[in-house]
Amino acid sequence: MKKIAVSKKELGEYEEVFRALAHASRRHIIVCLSQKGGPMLGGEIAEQLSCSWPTTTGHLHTLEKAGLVTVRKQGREQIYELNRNRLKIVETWIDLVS
Amino acid sequence: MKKIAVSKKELGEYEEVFRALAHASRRHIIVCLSQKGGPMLGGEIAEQLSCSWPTTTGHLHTLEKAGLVTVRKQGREQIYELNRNRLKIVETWIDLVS
DNA sequence: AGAATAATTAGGTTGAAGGCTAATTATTCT
DNA sequence: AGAATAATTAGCCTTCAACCTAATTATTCT
Repeated sequence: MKKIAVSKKELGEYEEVFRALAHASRRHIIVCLSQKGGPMLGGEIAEQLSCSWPTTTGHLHTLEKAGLVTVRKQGREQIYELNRNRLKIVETWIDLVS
Repeated sequence: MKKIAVSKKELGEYEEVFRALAHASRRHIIVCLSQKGGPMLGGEIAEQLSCSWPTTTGHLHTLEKAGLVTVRKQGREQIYELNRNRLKIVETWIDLVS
């Protein structure tokens, strides 16, 4: 059988997103943002997790790099928002193999 | 804000499946099985990956534990099949946060 | 029986991910 | 200015995932 080609998309976008979603804390952040239905402050998110604030920061950073959340700074606070659109890449992949 | 509860489902099923899908080789195995549209032998799958056979075996084992593929043995060959049904758990989670 | 084939197990290495505490930065409040 | 707050950075440790080669098992073929 011929080798099945790996698309460029697979090498980049899918990788980031699926890796980001591989950790329970990061999925939980997304659940929180979703349930909240609007922006959340960093501290508000950190409260929801059972790990230290620096660890939370790390997870948020991972999610941001994957494009799953957006951040904007307001004074000394960081305002996070869920990027629901980016979650579609998961659906796209699932459709590809379903 | 009150802590958002973590469902039992999150602790178990989602974890296994999302972790399994976090690796490009494992996603590629699923893509192969999907494109093939039917069962594949272990060696046939190993051919498609750019890692050694033992490594492939490991990935297949991970996918099996996550319930994403099923295996049956026939003589000295292992026959793998995609469990499309199990992929629905991803859709379920996406729906939860969309 | 012996060779070949399909796949796993064993054993070990390496790098990255996840976690923590302590220290630091940036901003706001009094 | 000084205290308090929000969050990050720095530094370090530990665990685990991914990978390889070599050896072994199980089955089939001649």
